[in-house]
Amino acid sequence: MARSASALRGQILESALRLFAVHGFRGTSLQDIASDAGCSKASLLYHFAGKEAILTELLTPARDAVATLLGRVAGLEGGRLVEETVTGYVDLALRYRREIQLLFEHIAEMSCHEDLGVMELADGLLDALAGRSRQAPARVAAWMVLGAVFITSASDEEVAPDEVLRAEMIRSALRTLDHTLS
Amino acid sequence: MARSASALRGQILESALRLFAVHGFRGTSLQDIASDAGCSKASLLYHFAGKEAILTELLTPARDAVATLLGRVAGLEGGRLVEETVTGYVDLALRYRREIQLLFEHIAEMSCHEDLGVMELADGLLDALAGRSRQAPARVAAWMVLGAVFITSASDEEVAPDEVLRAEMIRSALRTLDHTLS
DNA sequence: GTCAGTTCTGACCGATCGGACAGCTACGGT
DNA sequence: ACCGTAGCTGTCCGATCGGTCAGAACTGAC
Repeated sequence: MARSASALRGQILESALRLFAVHGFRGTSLQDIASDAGCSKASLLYHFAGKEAILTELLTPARDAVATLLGRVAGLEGGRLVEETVTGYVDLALRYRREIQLLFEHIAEMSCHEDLGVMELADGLLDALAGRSRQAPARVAAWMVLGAVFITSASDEEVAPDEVLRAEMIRSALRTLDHTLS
Repeated sequence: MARSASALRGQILESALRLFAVHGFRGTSLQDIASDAGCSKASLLYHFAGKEAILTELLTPARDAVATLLGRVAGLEGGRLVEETVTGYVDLALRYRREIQLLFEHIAEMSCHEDLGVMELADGLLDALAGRSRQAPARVAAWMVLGAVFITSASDEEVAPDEVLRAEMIRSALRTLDHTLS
């Protein structure tokens, strides 16, 4: 039976996001997604141009959110820049846990593949976390915060409730960057 | 021509390690490895029981090194415990860059798959980094250091020479853990 | 030279992958 | 009642995957 509008579309995206996050992009077949979403594989390819299109649609909101964050901190500098970037990044990482997990995995899998500026966004985030500094210590610490927040928010083990996790991640990240909340 | 002893074996392992690190385990086919190593796919399966066996043999040294590190810091506590664990982990991460990269990716891909205590080793590392503490702040910071060192050492971008990278990673990690070198 | 044993390979296999396509069903406009 | 269109599916396809196997090619001992 034909469901109303794109009810199935949302279900497909949800199933794909969950399965991609658990088994990875390559480790999840279109049949897996179809079975989970309760439809046929052919239905997937009616709603989406292909497997890559599903991935793109899943990653777009998170990517746009990061781009928005970068735009918001573009005019800042010094302490405010670092604080806003860290809190913004932690918030995004927690809100888009699985999407960011996917994004990093996707970078590892398809390194040479162009992804509409994913690497540029990571570079921008790195720059802001480093407080626009080009010095090695700041750059290394920024890299570490980038990975730390990612891994911690993506880990499914419940080390702490989200509010506690958020607060501690922000505090730890600022310590890593040798910066204390003003 | 039949090469002496296991000359080809080493070449296969080297090719597999490099390709796995770039394209991932699932993203690398046996044919890819064979072509890179300059032999036939059937040769791979003469030297190794299967694709999984290659991965296992690649990961074993790094896994054993982590186990050795955990044994070395097992008797320590307090400041010494954290310092030794951090420096040891950073050293291992830099020495086994690609292997640890693989290990994390492997965890993400085959989460439910038993891997001879990989999760136990990660837990042990986490425990030591947290200074055996069970408090949320210490646990979160330990998670962040775990991910930070991994991402930073696995990133192929040369943010800094290895010696500088090592020193800065250790200093930043200790800051993250709210701990300064005594 | 002969022969046993190791190393290596081409050809092949079943399974699974992403995707294409014709056609079925339900529904809203006329 | 008719029909166009959107939603959906069964079926098929070529490509590629990991893995098997019989046998060629080479090596060292005798």
